[in-house]
Amino acid sequence: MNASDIAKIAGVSRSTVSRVINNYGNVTEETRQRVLEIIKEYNYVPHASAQMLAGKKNRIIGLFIIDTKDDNYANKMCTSSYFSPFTSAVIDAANKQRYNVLSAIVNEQQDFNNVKELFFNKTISAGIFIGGKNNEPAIAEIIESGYNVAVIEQEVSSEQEPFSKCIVVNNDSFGGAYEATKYLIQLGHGTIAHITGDLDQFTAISRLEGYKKALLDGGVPVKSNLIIKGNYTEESGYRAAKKLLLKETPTAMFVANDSMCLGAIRAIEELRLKIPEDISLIGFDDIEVARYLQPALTTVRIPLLNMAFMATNNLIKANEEEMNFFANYKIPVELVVRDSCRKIR
Amino acid sequence: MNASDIAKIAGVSRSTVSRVINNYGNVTEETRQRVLEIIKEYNYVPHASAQMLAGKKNRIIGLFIIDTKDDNYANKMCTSSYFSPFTSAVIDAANKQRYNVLSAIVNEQQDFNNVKELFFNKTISAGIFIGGKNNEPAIAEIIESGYNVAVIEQEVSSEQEPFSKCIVVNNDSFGGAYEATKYLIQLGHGTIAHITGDLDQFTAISRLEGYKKALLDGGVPVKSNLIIKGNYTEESGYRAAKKLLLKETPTAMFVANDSMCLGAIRAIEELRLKIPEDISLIGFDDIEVARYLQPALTTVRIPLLNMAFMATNNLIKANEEEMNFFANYKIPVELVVRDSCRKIR
DNA sequence: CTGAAAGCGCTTACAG
DNA sequence: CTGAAAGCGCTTACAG
Repeated sequence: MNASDIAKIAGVSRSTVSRVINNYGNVTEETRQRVLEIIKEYNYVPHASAQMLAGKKNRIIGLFIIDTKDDNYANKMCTSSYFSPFTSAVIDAANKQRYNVLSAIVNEQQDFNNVKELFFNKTISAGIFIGGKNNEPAIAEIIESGYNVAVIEQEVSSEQEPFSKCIVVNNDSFGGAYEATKYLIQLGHGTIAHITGDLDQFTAISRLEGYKKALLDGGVPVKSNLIIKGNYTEESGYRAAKKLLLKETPTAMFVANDSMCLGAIRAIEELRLKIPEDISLIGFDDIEVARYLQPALTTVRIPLLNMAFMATNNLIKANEEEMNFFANYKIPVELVVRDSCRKIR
Repeated sequence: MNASDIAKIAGVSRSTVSRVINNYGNVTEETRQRVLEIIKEYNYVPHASAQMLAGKKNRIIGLFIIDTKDDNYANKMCTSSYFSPFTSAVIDAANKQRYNVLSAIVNEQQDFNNVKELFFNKTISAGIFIGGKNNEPAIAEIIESGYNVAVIEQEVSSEQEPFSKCIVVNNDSFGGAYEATKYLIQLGHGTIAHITGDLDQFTAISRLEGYKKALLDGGVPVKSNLIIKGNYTEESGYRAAKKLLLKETPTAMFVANDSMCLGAIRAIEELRLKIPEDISLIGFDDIEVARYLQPALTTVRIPLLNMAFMATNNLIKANEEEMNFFANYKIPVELVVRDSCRKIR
């Protein structure tokens, strides 16, 4: 059953069938109704590939979760409570505009080949990237080829070709880290350690900077032996905390994300330390488990849903208008005070 | 840049270009190499829609998460720690076979229209449905139209047209519920309540049956006032537990999933009861937070990753071989004993 | 308002 | 082993 069949049955030309399907004005109401009825009766649905080939815009966007960690988990994304709400929010926002989303996970550099192919072979017309490093060449290549792209949590400026044509949505990592650290200082802490995220990533750098700035502003000296590198995974949080606490005795710890907090908590427990009595702990993200921990974790909430909506809606808009505009959003974050930090002195 | 351009540059016909792209045998090694080089040089990628239209199979499968609850959450799936690992496992399995996955969320009945369109307009060639009710008419219609479908956690038998042509993957809900309840009985509990899942769903019915059977086999009477209906959401777990505990005093509770446990725990705490001292609690699923709860939740682990692999791989196989076969897998589950149940007497 | 025709970019018999 | 041609199912100027 194709357009010709419908045309024949309705006694019109394929052109007319096409017109009613695309809701064009130049068809008499009468023939429009007749054609519509027959379409319904025969359950006819136009072939998407044929439509695309003949010039219709495609309504599929890609969502690419970049998770290239070294740690050896069987299945990476599933360990990440972080990406999941973002994904569903993107799907939600897209579906509302009659778009669909095709998602893929990039674990290794070579997975970018699949991603590029999806753009170049026109399966998708636009894409969102989350979690990548700045200036990823594969992404640059895609933008250069003229496709609409939104990147989440990457540092990109409008002067930076080809990223001057892309939508970027970030949370205020610097501000969040600043608030978190300031909160700790206000609680009376003078020895505040920091476990960083993957320092190849913009967010990790910003959080480190926010931490340092708050210390400076609060008159607390920045000590490099209190700053330990992690890479955002739970395991790295465990190792970093272990390493740190074997040598130093901070009264508080600002950890660059909640997943690493989970690992840090394990380390803290193994060392027979108590939260918050012996050490105050503050995270970043506010993943689902944070509120269920004992004590409930104080953390910085990222409005992931907002970010997903901003990215998706802007991307679709760019796609509809067939233009590549630059837009840079910094979404505010929020300190969520729970029970993992105590006042000292 | 299209196949004709490449052909011209390489001094061959479009047919030949097509042959090398599709890796057919009948091309001299020499011309194959030449064409391949030019393809690479000009960064040519065949247009997917054109390929499909001309007869190539498409390599996109759909993943549809059916979450039609009445509860009013802004964003449903993101509340569900259950679907997320499944999703990423499907993507993983698909990508390994060079397939991509397009996912959508079905919150209302009318969302099935979008799903049907994706099949009928050939955007996808096969699809996985998770979380739906038995005999969903929209799914039946899709199968009837000849598309490959896998359903997860639905009760479907090979005698049931049109589901006799679909792949079904279930966990052993009955067995898991039986084990959980038996475990409670062995611990000495004689008054064991049950909060059911959404009884429109196969899993909820099976878990209820498993619970009853274990009671019967254990010589513990089944009392209807100890069985309260929930619908798998956290909120329903809260309400059900509250309602139950205001009237009855069970020493243990088997809850049909972990999300409802979260709600039940809130209710239990509000009533100033202690887990496991006053009441033992056992869940189902083993979602990520389960192990972080205080006390850590004893629950029945569902091998979601295995299920995702089974469904995806079978579906792709069916799609490649262009046949609709019936397959019914029941994946075993595993009781994970943690700290939320105590021995009595 | 409507139809005939060209064209989108491929693949695949068919013929050689 | 290779090419010319038909065809996949649409949309969209173009002409009327």
